[in-house]
Amino acid sequence: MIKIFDQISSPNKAKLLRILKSHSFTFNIETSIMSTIQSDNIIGIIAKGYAEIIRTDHNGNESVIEELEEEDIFGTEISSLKNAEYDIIAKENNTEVIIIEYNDIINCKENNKAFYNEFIKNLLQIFTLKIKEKNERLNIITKKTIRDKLLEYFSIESKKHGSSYVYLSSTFTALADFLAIDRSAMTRELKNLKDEGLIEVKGKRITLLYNNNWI
Amino acid sequence: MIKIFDQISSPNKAKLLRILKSHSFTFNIETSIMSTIQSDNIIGIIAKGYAEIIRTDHNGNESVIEELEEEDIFGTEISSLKNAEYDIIAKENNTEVIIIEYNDIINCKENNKAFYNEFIKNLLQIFTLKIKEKNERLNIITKKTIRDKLLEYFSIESKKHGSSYVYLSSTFTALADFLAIDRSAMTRELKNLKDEGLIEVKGKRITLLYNNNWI
DNA sequence: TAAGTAATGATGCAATTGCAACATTTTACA
DNA sequence: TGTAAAATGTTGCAATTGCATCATTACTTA
Repeated sequence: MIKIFDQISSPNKAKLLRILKSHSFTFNIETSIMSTIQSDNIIGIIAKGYAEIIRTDHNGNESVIEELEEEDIFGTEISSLKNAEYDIIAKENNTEVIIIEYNDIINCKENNKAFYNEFIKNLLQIFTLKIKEKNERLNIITKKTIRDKLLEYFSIESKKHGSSYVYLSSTFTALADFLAIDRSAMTRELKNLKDEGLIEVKGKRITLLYNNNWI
Repeated sequence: MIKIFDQISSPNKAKLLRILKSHSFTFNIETSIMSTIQSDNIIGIIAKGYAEIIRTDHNGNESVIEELEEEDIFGTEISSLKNAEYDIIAKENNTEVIIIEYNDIINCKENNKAFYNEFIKNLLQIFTLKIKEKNERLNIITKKTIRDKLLEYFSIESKKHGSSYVYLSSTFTALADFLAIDRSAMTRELKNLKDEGLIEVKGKRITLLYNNNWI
């Protein structure tokens, strides 16, 4: 997994942040990071600590959209943060965030600085991965039935690890959020799949018992 | 809208394509572009002509995912083209496509060439836009009801143009595909919205009659 | 370790949705 | 310009799904 400062030395990182006119902010646990940012097109980098992108729908249901660790990035455009349903919340005290104007990244003329070009290239690779992830989610969510969503999800995850096992990284509740379906309806469909002998569920491990071409 | 060769002169474009070991292919109308590409991680550029990314679900329903004109780009990762449901089809005779290995773009060491850095930056900006578009679609599709999907779509589109009008760029059939819902169910809900006086529909123009904060 | 919180599993019921089918209108193009 | 194809509008019906609710189990953390 590419990180934003890969291949950039500490001194060059400092120079880069100066050139890009970055600003640092520190947040306490459970405080909103977006609420202190005035500009409407920024890229943020978690320099220290931990944060989460949270979506709250009009019924008040909260779901964690993304977990952000050190050197992870977020942004107004790339993380939907202009949308009123979204916020980004520090989940540790003294969470440090570097904020850079997206336009300062793009309009910077220091093409002769290798560290700047490396930064752009790292960003490009991170964005490529983000597009891939969003495509995967779209391919799942655009399926019509809960069963098809689950099977598409299983198919993608099992292929990622080349096995007939799928391990939940989080909870079933979070999976239902990810699939954008009702949790109890998902539980019901998982039970159907179990009863039909298509899957086996033990804790967070789902075993696919049908031929899924995972190799 | 940024295009992939913006700010790159013709001679530099030729140099760039040589450095990136690009290959050109020509396709006739209705032929598959992906089927001739062996590599599993490429970026493609439409040099001439027109193509469409098509998704065919397991019921055989086809939908146009993306329309590609000259200088538009696609890719195995960024366009889900590894997924068996997807294909990219030339829609004009003599459609010319430039294929570049994604790894050749990333691993290229010509950081001293301004045109190469410009190319990377253009790619970054195109990817930023793609992420934004995919986020928008996800924010729509993850709404639970057809009504909420339509209203979210209207909200996003009306804000884009700062007016209470929403103009369909394509057909209602295509909109139903985009929203990943049944067309007739969408028509039914549009009728409900009309009957309740929330919208007005004339051809491809939808007028929002509720206060949507579009400024 | 005990108490509180979150996750899981289950199910009845009502609402929403997809599907199929068909008539009508619009569009594309030979 | 005439004809075939595509898009639109409509509706009945069955299937799927969301919602509400509750019991049970698993996790957290003071």
